[in-house]
Amino acid sequence: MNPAQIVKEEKLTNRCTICKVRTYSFCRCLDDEKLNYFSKVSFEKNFSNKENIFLQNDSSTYLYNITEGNVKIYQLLDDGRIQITGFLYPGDFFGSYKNNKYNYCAESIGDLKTCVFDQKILDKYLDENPVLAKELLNKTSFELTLAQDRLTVLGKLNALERIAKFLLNISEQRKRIGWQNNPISLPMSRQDVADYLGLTIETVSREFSNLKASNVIKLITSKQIYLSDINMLESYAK
Amino acid sequence: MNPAQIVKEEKLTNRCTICKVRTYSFCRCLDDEKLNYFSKVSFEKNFSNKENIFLQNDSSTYLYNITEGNVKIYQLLDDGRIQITGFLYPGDFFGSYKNNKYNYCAESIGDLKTCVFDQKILDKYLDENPVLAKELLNKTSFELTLAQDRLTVLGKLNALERIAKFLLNISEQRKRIGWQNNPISLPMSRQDVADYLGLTIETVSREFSNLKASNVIKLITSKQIYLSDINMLESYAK
DNA sequence: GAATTTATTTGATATAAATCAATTGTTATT
DNA sequence: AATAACAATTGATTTATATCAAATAAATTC
Repeated sequence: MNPAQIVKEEKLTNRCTICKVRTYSFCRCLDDEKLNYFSKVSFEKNFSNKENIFLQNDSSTYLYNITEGNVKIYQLLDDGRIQITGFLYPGDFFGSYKNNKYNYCAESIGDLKTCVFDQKILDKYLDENPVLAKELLNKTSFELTLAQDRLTVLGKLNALERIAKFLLNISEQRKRIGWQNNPISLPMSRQDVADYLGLTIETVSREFSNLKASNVIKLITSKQIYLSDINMLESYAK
Repeated sequence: MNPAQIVKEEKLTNRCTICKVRTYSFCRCLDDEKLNYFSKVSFEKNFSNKENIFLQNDSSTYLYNITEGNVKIYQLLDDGRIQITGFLYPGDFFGSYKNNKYNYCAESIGDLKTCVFDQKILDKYLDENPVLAKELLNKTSFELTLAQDRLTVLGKLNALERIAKFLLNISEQRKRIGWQNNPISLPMSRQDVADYLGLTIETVSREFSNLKASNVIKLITSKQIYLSDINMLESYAK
């Protein structure tokens, strides 16, 4: 190894080089050199279980990228009703890339590691790196299609159909980021599932019990679920 | 006026120069010269009432921008259930900017004029014009926040609250593009409203009647609605 | 490891909205 | 203008899911 190589390798040693979500995060479109710069305009921030990352209507400053753990994003109504609009996974980003207000609250589920970007810096960086702007656009468009699919779930599916779709979605999401897709583990509580699916905790629990009784799923623990009959689940989920 | 000016003006005469939605379309970020080029890589396409623009799962080739009229986008379940995921207005775009499959069906409401972009050309153009990529990102992010808000509507609001929010949203949308925001006109049918709000036509009709009876709204015609008591509507809508 | 707290499941009942059914109002056609 | 076709409203009844209530199960603390 010659001295030039050593210098170069030193320069490119940063937390991105060992980042586990690099292959499916929006930053994947950047080469080593650009990523090295990018790592310096962002910083790491970690959270423990159930910490508020930000609240709805807080003035927004940051965009967060999940490197480890899960996040739930939700909206609150003035009377305390809650709607969880998303469960986020490693490689997902959240917050706002525009100086404005956050449109939802964000809370960690379990231990969480994030990469944080200041909007202003990010915005400036996008001007010089259209490939990154396109990647963000890609990911945002994909999020939009997921949200549209969920609109159909909340608008038209009954309780059984919602649960079936939910379980399959989790399985797919895990597959997407290279995790075991059966059995699946649900990082969130039953109440969270209910608040995500527009149901009550009792209805969610009952539907799990029904699926268990008809041997479509098997509850290893209440949060570890084996999908015994995926075909049946798919027929329920439409 | 010298000859050079005349030539330049000739060159820059295209349908964009007389476009009515230019100030709030994603192309607003382009200067005259770039817009002139942009007008040449897109084409106009018009539709009459209730025409299918494309169907869900069609392989996607185009991105559409509305210059006049309205569009409804919706998802179909295999048993015929329908969920309208959006009513679109002049300046909104729909379709897909990525070569993939459309995630929803799109249908014209009334006479419709659109500007159509081939994805491949658009995609290439984005590489050279980060400002356009950013503008698309902006608009897509905004659409995502609207979809999230609608998730809360479908997941947590009751029928009265949904209708109230719907009426206010229409009013806001009209304001956003410089139209009269009271009274409002609903371009879509009651059935469409129902399919948008996850309700039945009967429930929608009943809630309109209730709001009318309590003097919160006034039905000029069944599709022309005067919002008599906006404060009350806002208190219903949360 | 027993005691306490919290989460989940199960049961009984109530209710908002769906469904079924008929009527009225509006728009289009001859 | 009368008729037909379609859209919207109103009424009666049913039903899926919420609510209220209690019992297990799991996790946490002492």
